[in-house]
Parts: sequence; structure tokens; C-alpha cells
Amino acid sequence: MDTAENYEQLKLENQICFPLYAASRLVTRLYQPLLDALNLTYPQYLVLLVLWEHDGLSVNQIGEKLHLHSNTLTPLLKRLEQQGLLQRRRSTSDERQVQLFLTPQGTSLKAKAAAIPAQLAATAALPLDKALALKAMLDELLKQHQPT
Amino acid sequence: MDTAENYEQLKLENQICFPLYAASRLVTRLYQPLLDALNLTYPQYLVLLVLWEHDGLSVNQIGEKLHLHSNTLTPLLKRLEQQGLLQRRRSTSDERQVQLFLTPQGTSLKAKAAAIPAQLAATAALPLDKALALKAMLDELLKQHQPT
DNA sequence: TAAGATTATGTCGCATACGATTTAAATGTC
DNA sequence: GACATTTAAATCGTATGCGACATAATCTTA
Repeated sequence: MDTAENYEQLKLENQICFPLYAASRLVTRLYQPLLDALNLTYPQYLVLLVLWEHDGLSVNQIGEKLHLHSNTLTPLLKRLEQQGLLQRRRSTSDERQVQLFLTPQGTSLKAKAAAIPAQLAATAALPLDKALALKAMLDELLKQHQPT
Repeated sequence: MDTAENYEQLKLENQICFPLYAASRLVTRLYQPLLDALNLTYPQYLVLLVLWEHDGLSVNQIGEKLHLHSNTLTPLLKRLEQQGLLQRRRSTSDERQVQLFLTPQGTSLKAKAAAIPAQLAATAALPLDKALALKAMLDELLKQHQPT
């Protein structure tokens, strides 16, 4: 094995995963001032995006969409329930499942959030074509590692 | 304002930042089995990448490279010190600064880590050209938000 | 040079992530 | 139908991230 080449690949500037890690945190920080107005964190915002599209999903169904498990989601969902944005309710057909239903406040928050994507695009300062190309590549990477 | 269009942009599938968030977490999970052999977390590995290139940097100098601050780095560095991989030492020229120096164990870990980039590339299953294109776009995004 | 501003690190609190385990409900199988 | 297996949530412990603040050292500047 070529040790010199291997060491070359240990340099930070040659890492592919580091820019992914740094960019993800950067973008979350860019969201934060916008989300502060709604009193949400970025993962909480993601959960609401899901519920605004599909109200009444179970914990695992939300987790499938966000690639998160109940160990992360349960406490997060309890906090959203505390804030009065949603209600957690045991499914009657399958009592193992907990379904999440938006409250009127949770539903109405969607209107306030409507401006966020455009605002974020403005602050991120990434041209639309590059943003879409980036998204396409990330989606491909994610798709290759879907469970199933 | 076009509310329907704004709502369209609130769909999860139209988010650019969500795949970034999900891919970053995915890749960190892909690293984990490789890093387990070295008893490291991914952020700890990143710190060592920096020190293997530039031993003796201060907390903030590491933070600049990784885009992290002392509130994150100090506890992490203390854990690496506990593991015997590095030593934290007050700078004599400027007693506000703490410099990080690799121990022999910390230095020797580099040889064990040498195989990781290639192993990760294999598991990530992303063709090199796409990986490089992805990195280029992420680097551009990060560059636009450099402090200074 | 003394006092205020700046800088580097550290501490604290909160909210994720996530592996490992637990509990209860539903399902499969004989 | 009893029982082992599987499944959905929840719980626990550890390690980040990060905003806000505290502290000590250095710098500025009047």
C-alpha cells in the first residue's frame, strides 16, 4: 500500500466529508435567525414541514422521511407538543404507534413559515442552478443508502 | 406574494438544505464503524486530521479550520487528552492561548487512520468525479460565508 | 501607565444525534 | 390459542453544536 498517498488523503483539504459536515452546520446557522421568529429549531422545522404535508403520521413515518429514529424524535415531539403546535395520540388501530396531529396553532404557523425558503435562498447566496445541482448530487448519495 | 408558490417551497422534497443535513449525518454514520477501531468520534477524527498536519495549533486555530468554537472544542479536546492522544498546554508567549500537542500515541494513530479515506470511499459508493464535483460546490458555498 | 476595549478560553444550559436497551403491542407459527 | 418473534416507542447515556455569559490575559489609547 502507498502510505504517502494515504497520508495525502488524510489532509483536511482533501476530505470530501468535511465540507459536507461544515456546510450542513453553516446552513442550519443561516436558518436560525429566521426560525427564531417562529420559536423553532431546524429539526423541529423539518418535522413541521412533514406534518404540514401529511398530518397524522406516526413517529416512525416521520422518522423515515427525516432519517431519524424515535430516540431523537420522541423528545423533540414532546417539546413541540409542549409548545402547543401538535398533539401526540396513540393510534387506536395499532396501540404501538403514536400519531402526530397539528393543532390550529401548528397549522397556522405554516403561513408564517411561507417566506422562509425565499429568505434563506437570499442569505445563502447560492445561484439556483448550482443549488439544484447540489441537491441532485446529495439526493443521489442519499438514495444509494436508503434502507431497502 | 405568491402563497401557493411559497407553500410549494415548504415541501420537504423541495428543500435544498434537508439533503445536506441528511447526507452529512449519513456520512458521519458511515465513518463510525471505521472510527470505532480507533476509539474516535467523527469530530475527534477531524481534530486529529488538523493536528497531524499542524501540531501545536491553538484552540482557536483548530476552530478556524473546522469552523468550531471553544465551547465545542474545549470539552472535546479534554476528552482527547484523557485518552492520551494529545496534551493541552498554555502558550508561554500568550497565556490566553492553549496549544495542542500530539503525544506519541496521538502521532502513531495516524498510521492506523491512513486506510480510512479509501475505506470510506468504498462504502460511500460515490464515483470520484461526482464526489469531487460535490466537494467543489460545497467549498464554494463555504467560501462565500467565510468570516472575512 | 491606568482604564477601557479586545481576545482566547472556559462554563453553562439546552437541543439534538445515536447506540443500546426496555416495554408493550401486534404478528407469526405450531 | 399459547408462545416466540417482530415491531413501535420510549428511555438512558454519551458526545456534540451553539448561544450566552464569565474570566483572565493582552492590547489600546488617552
